Amino acid sequence: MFALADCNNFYASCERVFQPQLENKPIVVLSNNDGCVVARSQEVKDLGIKMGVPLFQIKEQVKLHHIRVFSSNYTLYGDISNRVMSTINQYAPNYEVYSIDEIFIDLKGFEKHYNLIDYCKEIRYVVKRNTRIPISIGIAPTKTLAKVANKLVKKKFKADGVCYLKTQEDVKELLKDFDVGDIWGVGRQYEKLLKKHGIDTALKLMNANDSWIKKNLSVVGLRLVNELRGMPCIELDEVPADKKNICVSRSFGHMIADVKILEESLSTHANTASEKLRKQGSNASSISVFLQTNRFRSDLPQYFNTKQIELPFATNDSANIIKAALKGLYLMFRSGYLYKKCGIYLNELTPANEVQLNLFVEEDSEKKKKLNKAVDILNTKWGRGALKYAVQGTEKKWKLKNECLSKSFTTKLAEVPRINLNL
DNA sequence: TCTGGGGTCCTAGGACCC
DNA sequence: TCTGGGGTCCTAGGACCC
Repeated sequence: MFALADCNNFYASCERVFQPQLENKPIVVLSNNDGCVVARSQEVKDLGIKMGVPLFQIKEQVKLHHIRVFSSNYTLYGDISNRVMSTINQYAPNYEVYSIDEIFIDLKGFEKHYNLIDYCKEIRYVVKRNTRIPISIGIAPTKTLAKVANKLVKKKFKADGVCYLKTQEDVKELLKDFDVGDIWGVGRQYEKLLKKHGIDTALKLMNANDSWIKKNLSVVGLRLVNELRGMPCIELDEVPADKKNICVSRSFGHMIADVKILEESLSTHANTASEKLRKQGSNASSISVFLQTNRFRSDLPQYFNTKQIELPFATNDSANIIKAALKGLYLMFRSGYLYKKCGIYLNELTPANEVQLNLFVEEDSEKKKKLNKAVDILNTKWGRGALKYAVQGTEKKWKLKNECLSKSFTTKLAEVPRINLNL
C-alpha cells in the first residue's frame, strides 16, 4: 500500500507562511525571469488562469482581481519543502521524495495497526501545524493509483483531504469518470491518441487490450495499465539515483550581444554545474554548450547552436569545465545577434573515484581537488558565489529578472521575520 | 516591452561485427 | 529473376514527469 502526499498549491502556500495576510487572496508565482505563471493559489485557479501562461497576457486580470504576483523564491520553497518532508517521514520510515512538493510513502503493513484514513489525517494535521502548509493524501495499492487518489482529493473530497482506494470496487467506481489525460504517465500526445480510439476514461484504459497498448504506448504504457489494475510495477525509489546528465541554463534578463557578457554567464553556469557534479561525487567526460536568440522575436534574426566538447579526461574541476565551455562558446558565437539564453550540459558522468588514466594527459592533481573542496566549503558557509572565477565577472549584466521576490525568511539571518513585543 | 528549467526512459534505425 | 542470419552498440527523437 502506498500513499502520495502532495502540498496544495505549494509555491503559493509557501508565500503565505510568513505573510498570513495573503490567506484567501489570489496569488501567482512566476517562472525565472518573471516570465510565466508556474504556480497559482486556488483563487487564481478558480478565475480560470491557466498554468504556464506568460504574465503579460494576464495583465488585465491581475489588475482587476488584485492578484499578488511573486517571482520564484526557490531558497524559500526548498527550505519549506525539507521541513514538510521531514515531518512526514516521522510517520513512515520508507519514503521517496518525488518532487519538491510530493512524497510517496510506503504503508505496507500499517493497515494491521492503524486505520489508514485516520493515520493520514493525522499526518495532514501535523504538517499543517508544524509548517503551515496544507497537503492532500491519496492512498492505494500502487503508485499510479495513489496519484489518482490524490487527484480525487482535490476534485471530489477536498473537505476530507484524504482519499483511499481500498477495494477493487472503489477503484472501478471512481475510475469510471476519471479523465484519461489526468493519469500519471499520460501526457498530451498519449491523451490525444487514446481519445481518438475511444479510450477517454481511466476505467476504459484499465480494460484496454494489452497488445494494442504495448504497440502504441510501449512497455511504459503497459506498466501504467497494470498499475491501474492494482498490480504494482513501479517500486518506491528510496535512494535517489545519481544524475546521468546535469544541465544548467538560464534566460537572460535582457537580450545580449556582447561576447564578454556571454562569457560571464556561461562560465557561471559551468561553475554551478561543476559544483553539482562534485556534490554527487561524479566526473564528466564530455560537455555540450548551447546559445540561442529569442525565439519569440520573429522580427529579429534567429540563431541557435550547440557544441559538444570532449574533455581530455573525466573531471569535476571547475576550471577545466569552464575552459571547455568557453572553447565551445567561441566556436558557436556569431556577432550581430541578440542572444536570450545559454547553458551547459555535463554528459557521460562516471563516479569520481574511477578515473580512467590517460597515457598522454595528466589528470587532475591532488592540489586541484583540494582547491575545489575548499571553494565548495567556503561557498556553503558564505553563500553561493562568495568565491568564484574571475571570468564569471562581478556585474551580472545577464542576470535574471526577479522583481517581485519575497524574502528568504528561513535561510538568511538578515531576513528572518522580526516581531515587536510590547510587554 | 514581456514567453522557465531540469530531468528520465524507450524505440527505431544505422553502423558495425561474425 | 535470384543475394543469410544473428547479434551489439550508439544516437536522435519522442514521449513523459515535476
